[in-house]
Amino acid sequence: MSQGHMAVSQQAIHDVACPIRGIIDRVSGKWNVQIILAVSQGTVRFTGLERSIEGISRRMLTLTLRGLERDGLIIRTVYPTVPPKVEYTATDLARELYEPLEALAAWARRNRSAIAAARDAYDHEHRVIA
Amino acid sequence: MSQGHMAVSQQAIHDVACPIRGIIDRVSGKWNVQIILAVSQGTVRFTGLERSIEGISRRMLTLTLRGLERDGLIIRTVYPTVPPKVEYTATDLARELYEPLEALAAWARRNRSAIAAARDAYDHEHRVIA
DNA sequence: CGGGATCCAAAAGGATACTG
DNA sequence: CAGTATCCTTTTGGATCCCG
Repeated sequence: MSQGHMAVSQQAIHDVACPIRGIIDRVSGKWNVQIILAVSQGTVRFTGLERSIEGISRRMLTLTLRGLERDGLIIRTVYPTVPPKVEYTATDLARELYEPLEALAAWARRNRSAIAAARDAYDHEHRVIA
Repeated sequence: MSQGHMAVSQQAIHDVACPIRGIIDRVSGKWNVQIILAVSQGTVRFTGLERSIEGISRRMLTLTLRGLERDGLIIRTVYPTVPPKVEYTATDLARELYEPLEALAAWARRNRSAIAAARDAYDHEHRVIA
């Protein structure tokens, strides 16, 4: 995420050579995927997201939304009313991302128990002999 | 990653309800994807990975490999020779992950310039008025 | 060769309080 | 309603040295 007034981050340089890092940055971070998925379902408001995400803090919601907006994945529309109203919409860019992410999620769902089993086995084998 | 002798991490509890977090953990982290992709190409040795990944430290290579092994994505085979020889192979689980990851990478490649443009536009608009 | 152990810097994220 | 700002904790990751 690394917000702020970044001074030509070291990563940015490496990014050119390695597009993989780019994906990871946009998909990693605790909340990015969930928000992309949520916004892809249709237009949402800030509070709506805050409620649907569960566990997310105001701060992280804001930061993550800003990051996604910056990358051109979502559009933020402010209605200058009182109280304020802000809507978030997915861009085509984000919608193209939906399928790959869903494929990933499908993999996770299919293999959840296999992974859990692998973990148990590993942890059992590498047990700290107390 | 969160190695060690975890004491029923708070995340583990949430994981049950939210499989999304599971994917993210396995895909996030600076090196996971690159290593999964690399190992999916065929059996590799530690030093081979170290050279092909570029920028990775011994420590992170080890930690990431351990994490992937624990999740049942790779198999680690130690040949008790002198000097030692250790091979890493992708499991079927990991190979099933290859396509979704490639889809993601393809998206990144297709839209790299669009994202860069979005960033430039965003940064230009939200410039700090010095 | 393939690590482990230790220490340290940076980044991510949470809690809380305040605001137009 | 939709944020900011500030502070603080946790996680990540890199550097370095050691070892069978």
